[in-house]
Amino acid sequence: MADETKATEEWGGNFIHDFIDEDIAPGGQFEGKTVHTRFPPEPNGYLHIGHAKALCIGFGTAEKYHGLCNLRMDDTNPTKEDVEYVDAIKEDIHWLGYDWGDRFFYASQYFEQMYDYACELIKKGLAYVCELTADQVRENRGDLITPAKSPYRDRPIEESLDLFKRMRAGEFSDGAMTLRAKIDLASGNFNMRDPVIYRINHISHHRTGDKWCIYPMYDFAHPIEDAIEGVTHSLCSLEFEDHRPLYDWVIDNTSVPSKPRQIEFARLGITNTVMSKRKLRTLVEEGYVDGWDDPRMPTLCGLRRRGYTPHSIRDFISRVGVAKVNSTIEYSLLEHCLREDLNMTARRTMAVIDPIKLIITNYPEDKSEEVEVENNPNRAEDGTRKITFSREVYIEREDFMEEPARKYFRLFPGNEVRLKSAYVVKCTGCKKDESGNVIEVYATYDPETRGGNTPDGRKIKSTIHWVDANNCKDAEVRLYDDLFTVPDPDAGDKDFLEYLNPDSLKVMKGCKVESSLGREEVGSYQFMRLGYFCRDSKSSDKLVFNRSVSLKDGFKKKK
RNA sequence: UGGGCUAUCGCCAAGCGGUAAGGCAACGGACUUUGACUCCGUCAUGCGCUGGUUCGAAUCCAGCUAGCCCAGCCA
Repeated sequence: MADETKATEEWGGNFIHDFIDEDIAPGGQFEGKTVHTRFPPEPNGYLHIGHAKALCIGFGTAEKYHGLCNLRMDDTNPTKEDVEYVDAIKEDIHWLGYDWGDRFFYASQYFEQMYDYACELIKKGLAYVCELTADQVRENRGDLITPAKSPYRDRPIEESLDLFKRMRAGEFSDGAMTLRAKIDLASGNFNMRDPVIYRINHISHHRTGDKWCIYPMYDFAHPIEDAIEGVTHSLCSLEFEDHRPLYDWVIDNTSVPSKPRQIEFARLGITNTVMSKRKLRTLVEEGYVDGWDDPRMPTLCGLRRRGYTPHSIRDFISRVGVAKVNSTIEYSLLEHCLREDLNMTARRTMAVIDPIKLIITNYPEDKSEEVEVENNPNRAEDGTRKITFSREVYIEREDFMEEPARKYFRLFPGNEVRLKSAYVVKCTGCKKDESGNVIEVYATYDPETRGGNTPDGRKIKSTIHWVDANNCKDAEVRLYDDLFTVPDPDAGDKDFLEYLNPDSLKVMKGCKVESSLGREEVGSYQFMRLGYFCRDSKSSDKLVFNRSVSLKDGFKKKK
């Protein structure tokens, strides 16, 4: 699988690659250097499809330029992070088919160096210890036209240095003071109004334990991490555009070993779902879904459990493109990518989700015969298999209508249909219960049409799937729909939970599947005419299938 | 109100002064033992608006308008 996904997706050029082309061209900033990127998740949640875009840009760019891409856990804030996420993140990245080689890092492994760079800033008069509380900092930040203030700005260098050392030593309580970069209190860019670069936080870090009680802020730490690792291009999302001046400031004012270039791109949005970590967490913690890997979740583990393939996701990302416009991609594009992938690879089988019995009244009661079915009509090399046929088969309830709707050409009294690869049958009627529900359908078969062929050349408009009632397995099938009923659940006036789709999960019990489908099955299948399915990875005790995506349905459209 | 960014078809997106690629969606039609797939065809005299420069502008200039991001000791 990994090998298959290694295939390089087509990366049409994008503006980032244009910049890189300039940078590595003669006279460029990185002439003669290896292009080096990084993917820096904070280990405080699971990766979702939005991260897949950043992943593909980071690793994909490195691949394109025969460069390198590091994986780095951006763990500078211990209050939010946990080791639990580290392994899950690695697994998801490997699943997508990317590899960071031996370049797996933690931001926290650079804490000592960061501390030294901070001291360097203090010594240069470019940072100072500020004793304003968080509230006071806020009050003194000024506004759009008034500059910020800090009474500690001109604290002597020696004093700041001493205080900073004592901050590290644990002499002060959380929030008592911070280290601030001395930049420009009047800047129109608030990130430059003497940003806090170190805060005190007496809390155990998942990697460094209690060694530190001061932690660097993202804006100070990130450029240093990049520079230490020799990253040439630090690719991130648009909201960090305002931070770039600060990123460059840190690089320019410390003696870091290299000068990376930050380039920002638009995040990925998808219709009918939410992407923020906070909202996804709410869905999980308040039980609206079955966990981070619920098949309706946009998380990579959710998509995986749903049956999405790594290739389909990478294809999706490459089709979406890279630009700087905020965009929301329609879910249908993702579905298209999955269908296209699975259409070529998925073995065809037959399953009936909402079964009703079809009795072939002129077929001998004790008889059973084998018919041959192709495994994938689009790939003859996948061969065929034999399945049994007998007097009673299950068909889909909706494949029979006592009184056919307009343009309905499946089973209705007097009409002929073909049972896939078996026989042509003619509907003769049905049986109903007291309430008028159809409980059995009757038909006669034409013995001349074995295999579904019509020696007389007559056209059979419809071919339907079926399962031998005397030789099949029971299964549960889960059908999914959009998690939210509106394209943008974040946009309305109401809380996003108000837009949850109550019908996003339909559990179908009592389904009948071809006997060849066992519990050992892995991978994706096409249940003919129903869609692509995979076994649910969380249900090992019974046969449970998740519908990954339905097939397109031209009939529904006509209705 | 200060700073930053963006605006090309319903959704994405190429385009980089020479007369609007492509994908998804949609809609026709052909084919079909999956109403799938595949295949053909349709889908921007138009590039946020208004002026200007030019033989020629989506591309250059000016002025508007709209949307997104920023005042965490989050990342």
